[in-house]
Amino acid sequence: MARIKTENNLTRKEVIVSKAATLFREKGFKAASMRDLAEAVGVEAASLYNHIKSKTEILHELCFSVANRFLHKIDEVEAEQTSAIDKIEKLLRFHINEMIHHYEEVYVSDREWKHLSDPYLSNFQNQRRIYRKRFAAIIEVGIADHQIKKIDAATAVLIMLHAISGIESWHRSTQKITAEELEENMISILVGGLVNR
Amino acid sequence: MARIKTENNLTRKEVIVSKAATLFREKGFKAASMRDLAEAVGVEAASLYNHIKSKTEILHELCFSVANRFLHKIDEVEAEQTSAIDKIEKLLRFHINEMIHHYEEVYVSDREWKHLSDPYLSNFQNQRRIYRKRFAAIIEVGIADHQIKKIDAATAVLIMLHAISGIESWHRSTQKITAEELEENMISILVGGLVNR
DNA sequence: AAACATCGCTAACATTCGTTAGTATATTAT
DNA sequence: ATAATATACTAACGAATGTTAGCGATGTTT
Repeated sequence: MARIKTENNLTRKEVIVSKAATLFREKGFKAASMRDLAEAVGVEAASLYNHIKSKTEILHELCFSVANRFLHKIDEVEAEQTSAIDKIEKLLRFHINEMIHHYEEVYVSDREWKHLSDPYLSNFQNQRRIYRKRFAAIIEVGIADHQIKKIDAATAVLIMLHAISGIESWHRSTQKITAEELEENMISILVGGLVNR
Repeated sequence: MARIKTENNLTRKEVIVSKAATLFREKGFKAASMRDLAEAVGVEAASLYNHIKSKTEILHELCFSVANRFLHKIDEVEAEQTSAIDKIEKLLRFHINEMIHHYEEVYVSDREWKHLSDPYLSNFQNQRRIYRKRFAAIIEVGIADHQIKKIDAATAVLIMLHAISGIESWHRSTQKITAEELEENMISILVGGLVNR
């Protein structure tokens, strides 16, 4: 049997996690059964356990791989020598593109993390809280610079992040605008809502 | 036994549905069991069925009571003789206040409607689609009037509605700004993101 | 070729789930 | 008081769940 990689250059485990992302998005973590997943992979349910430790482990992997990408990005953006508005726009564009191109994973990470179990749960919540604080800090710099209007930074963050999760509806919509148009529209509205004028 | 009302002026069924809303929000529809609900109500699981037909019926009631409130509101707003921006602001303020004051129900209706079963599921999806189209139509009037900048109306709707669902985080936050401040901040950012200038 | 690791299968497990049946008790209406 | 209604209980059901044990076949390494 294939030892490391299948024809698609993915390990069996990666295939399982990827199919799980789709399934978890469609039905929710709790409602998606291991037998559903097995069928999607083309295998019996028990066979999944040759590759993964548990159903929850799949959720861990999804949630933390997404979280890590965002943390890495905010590291990068914070280090740049640009204006607060520039940084925010870069973060927003990253969020938008992640939501467009890694829809299933990002969506699942966003909506199903509650089903993580400790210590992963607290860990995830912490990372999330810290990420939002760092995002808010950038906004506060923008407010101090009078680039951004006087608003509650935490509220602004919460609006931005949740607004982007609306891309879910775009994915499910039948008559879509293009991804580029979507990105520009979102940036126009979201950044436009922040700037002083 | 109490025939119609308990001491709180609520029927037993209303108590059950209300406790269910809290539970469904906390754990998700699938993960919240009838035994959990029974415990919250202070009764055995089987006893719930003297008041409700099924677990799904509770979800129906929650989802459609919320949906009906929004449909009623948009009826009202559409009939007014005001500008598009005025109408949008009124709708947004209604959404915000619903999310603040009927948190559990609105949140559950928003996130758990997928677990409805047909014909209720299709029905709900239809209402939702129609509501968004009517909202988008108002935005398009604003664009035609040059009150609102040239954006994709559907995208704008999706941003507005999802942004407001972020109030969830406000509810869970420990150091909250007041509800009034939250409302004004959200309106400032969201309406500010739409208007031409 | 022998030893070993990989990986899919069948069968089964203990739990938990939503729900029903049947019964007893308390309240309201006549 | 008596009948009717509402509502709580215990017990149990069949179905679905995540997961484990054990086996056999296939591939890799020596």
